[in-house]
Amino acid sequence: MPELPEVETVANGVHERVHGARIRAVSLGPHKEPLKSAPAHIEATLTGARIEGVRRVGKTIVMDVKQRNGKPAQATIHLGMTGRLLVSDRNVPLPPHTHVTLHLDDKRDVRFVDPRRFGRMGIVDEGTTYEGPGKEPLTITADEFAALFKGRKTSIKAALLNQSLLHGVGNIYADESLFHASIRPARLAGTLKRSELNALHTALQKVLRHAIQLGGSSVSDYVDADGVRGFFQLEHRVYSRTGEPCKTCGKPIEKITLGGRSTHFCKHCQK
DNA sequence: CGCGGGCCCTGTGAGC
DNA sequence: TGCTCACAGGGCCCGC
Repeated sequence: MPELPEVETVANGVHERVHGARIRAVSLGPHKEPLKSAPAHIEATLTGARIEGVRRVGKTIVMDVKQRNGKPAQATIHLGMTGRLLVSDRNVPLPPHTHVTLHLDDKRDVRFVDPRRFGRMGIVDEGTTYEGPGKEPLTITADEFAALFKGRKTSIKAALLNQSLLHGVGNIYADESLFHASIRPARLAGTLKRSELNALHTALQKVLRHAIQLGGSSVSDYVDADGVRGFFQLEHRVYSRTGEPCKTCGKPIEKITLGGRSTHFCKHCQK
């Protein structure tokens, strides 16, 4: 489901609701795929811990906690395609596909729900801090950004999706930022001129910030921690608009596959 | 090492 | 109306 703006929206919403709360107990569902760490380790780390904060790193939600013994620890939640992190009153029925429930000491739960089970929740190794696999798109400089793509033989679209380069960009925002930078997704990353990379750097940050302001994109059933939909899908120029007229030139938006994912662009506006 | 493709899952919606 | 099939916002793993 979620890319950087959606994960940011969820993390901020959960943070506002639960920071400072204590986790009284932890319940785990029957499936083990959604757990990145041993079930007993997740339970032992989080039971009795106080939630210090919830934030986003790349597409991952990081929950900073202070354990009963006073030691800091971190839980990570990656939402995959269909994951949700909900704060619910405990009397609200547990949704199907709930894999982890953190029972707070104030009659509320934090619930990790994921029908498709591509998401993962885990505990960060003791003594280390989660940094994510790549660079942060919102704060990377133009110089650092350009350096990422030097010598790359893959398409710029695939490179944008490579989380070990930039973390947080997914299919929607890769397509949208390439449109705003007027660059065709199939162009080889290593062949882009510095002026084009500068335009892409600017477009990417602008698109991501705008999407965060609108609470992310709600395609299908995405909702934030309050069950509220985002509105950035109304701003999409190319994503999921195959055959519809380009909002700049009127020619139909094309769809191809790159990096194994559907890729939308305007042949006329993007060079 | 870098890159592309297959695969992991369930739900939804288009098309028949 | 009801069924089947393709496809979905991600990323790991494997082989080349």
